[in-house]
Amino acid sequence: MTNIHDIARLSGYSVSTVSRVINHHKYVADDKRQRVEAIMRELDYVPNRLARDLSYGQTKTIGVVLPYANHPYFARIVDGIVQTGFTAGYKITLLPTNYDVKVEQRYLDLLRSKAYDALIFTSRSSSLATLQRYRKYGQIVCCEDPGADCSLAATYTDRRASYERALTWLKHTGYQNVGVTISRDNAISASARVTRQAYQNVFGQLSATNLFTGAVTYDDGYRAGKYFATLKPRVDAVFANGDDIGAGVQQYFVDHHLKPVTIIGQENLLSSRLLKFSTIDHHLETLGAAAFNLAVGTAQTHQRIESDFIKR
Amino acid sequence: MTNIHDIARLSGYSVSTVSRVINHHKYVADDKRQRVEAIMRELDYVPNRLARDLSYGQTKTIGVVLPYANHPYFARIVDGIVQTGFTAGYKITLLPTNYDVKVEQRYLDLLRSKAYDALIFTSRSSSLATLQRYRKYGQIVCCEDPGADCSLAATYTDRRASYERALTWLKHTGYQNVGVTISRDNAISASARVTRQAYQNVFGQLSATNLFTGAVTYDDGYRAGKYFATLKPRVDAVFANGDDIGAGVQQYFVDHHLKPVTIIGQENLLSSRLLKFSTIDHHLETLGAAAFNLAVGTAQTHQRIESDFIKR
DNA sequence: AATTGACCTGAAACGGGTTTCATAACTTAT
DNA sequence: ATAAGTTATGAAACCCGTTTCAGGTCAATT
Repeated sequence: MTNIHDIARLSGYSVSTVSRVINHHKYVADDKRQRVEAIMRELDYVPNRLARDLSYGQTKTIGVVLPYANHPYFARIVDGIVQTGFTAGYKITLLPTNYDVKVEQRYLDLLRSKAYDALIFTSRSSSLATLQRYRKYGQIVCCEDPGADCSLAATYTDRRASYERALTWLKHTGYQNVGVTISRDNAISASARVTRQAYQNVFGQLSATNLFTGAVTYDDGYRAGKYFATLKPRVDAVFANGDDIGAGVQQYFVDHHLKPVTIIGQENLLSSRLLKFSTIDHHLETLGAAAFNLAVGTAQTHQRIESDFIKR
Repeated sequence: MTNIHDIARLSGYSVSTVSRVINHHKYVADDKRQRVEAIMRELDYVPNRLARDLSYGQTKTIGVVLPYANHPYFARIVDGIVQTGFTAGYKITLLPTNYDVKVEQRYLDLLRSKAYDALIFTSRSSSLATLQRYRKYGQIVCCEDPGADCSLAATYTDRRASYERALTWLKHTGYQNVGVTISRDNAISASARVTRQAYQNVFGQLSATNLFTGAVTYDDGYRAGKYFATLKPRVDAVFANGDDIGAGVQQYFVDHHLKPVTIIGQENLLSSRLLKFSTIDHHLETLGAAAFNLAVGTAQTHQRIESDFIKR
């Protein structure tokens, strides 16, 4: 590979001058600039990006940590990040974890080793304390409400409010036995906690019976539908943790000719449009965009995104 | 930031020895290894990734060029790439183009500048000749059939065969006036050409009337439905370039209480399951996986993926 | 005439690693 | 006893740029 020294040697000028030509520095004589440019063209030369990044100390690349790439929730966030990043001239690298703490650790070390300018955690298995320890190696953004005492940059939707709005609407419409699906039920995931909380505030304590855990895909939703159908009394509505999951629940009821169940989904995907059930749109692209802006440091450190409750 | 020279100085050994410790080289005395490791821990040291990559001449990162990230077609391919890449210890960077040739050019130069070990073009606006010119700077994989005389690594589905299978099924079932949707209609995109070809072989020349161009989303499909509904005679089936688009077509007919239209979609997404229409599954994750393996050079240079025609 | 400032250039340091090469001590086989 | 191989280490070259610093020319002010 031809490098900057080759160009310098062949042109008869110094490496510094060549570097100045590359970077359009204003103090280069016109004739020399042209000569150097001609030689660069002739030798088909392009400066090595890694060497430049090493010198600059930044890569214009941001790592996006996510459990898996093939889920609409993360896909929408990533979309927002990618679009905003593209406009700002940043590259986005996908860092899947499968919720493995060890893998997350590797990605944190990648930040530490200057491979990325910042890390966006769309979800996490590691503790907030761990993330904060790595804060000094670069910007870290998390897509959840980490609480006031957490120094990490964060962007999140007002889940609590939108959940309560949706559940209240269910209650006022006359539903009494509402099932709930969630994905993970652990201390790390804020989502499950918030769901319980909102349910509590509207319907009272959420019983284990009415809670289906492990819902991620349409098929999970279908299984949830099967479960909810067995309950006595059967649930009359389901608050799902995603449109596709809600679609699975509804479809089970339809396939088995049961009295229709009312669904409230999340994410405003095509499935809720097609099956015409209500949904909460968390504006995840906006969330992604906000996360990116936090990552490059051009935004407030905490950003709340408003959700929409879409009645159908 | 503490670097390898700091560790060398503090430990009293040379940079070479420290480097050997980092890379688990076998010729390092045990006591020195332990002393160096202790100091690295103490100073919270992690080697700089960029410096290593610069030395190694590789980044273990692959760029995936795609028009936009928020489309299920590309999402499924990316998913396949990311999953396979993850297993192989590679990082995947998303490079969106909006079909802008200038942007694609920038990404090709990024390959040239050693920012990525390889580039996967899931779609492209540049000519194959352009791509081939950059082949010498790194592996380039394209997700289409580039023809026998093209030296690029390629992976693709047997569109032609699966299209003909699906269209033949339509014909044998008795449909006579079949509409078709496509996304882009230009010389670069093989997909439009193959669609025409397959249609020709089954139904004869595809008329401009029965062709709807510019279909990418559900809403485009809905508009296509509106268009097809105005035709006299109205189409009795539509061969769509994606399930979500097919869903849009069907939904338009349903919403306006028209005689149902039979849809054949592509990609086997949730929408075709929910609306129960047939679809072609191109196994795009498999395609993505193959693309990745080609990118890292552990596979044949041309790889065909079989499609499934799923009748519903 | 002397000072100031703008323009231009190159040597060398710097970013932070890996790897080759030379050297040397110590084993092992002949 | 000697040749050959194994283990161990550091200096220096290498990967490839950017940036600082020092020094030079030249024109415009005071």
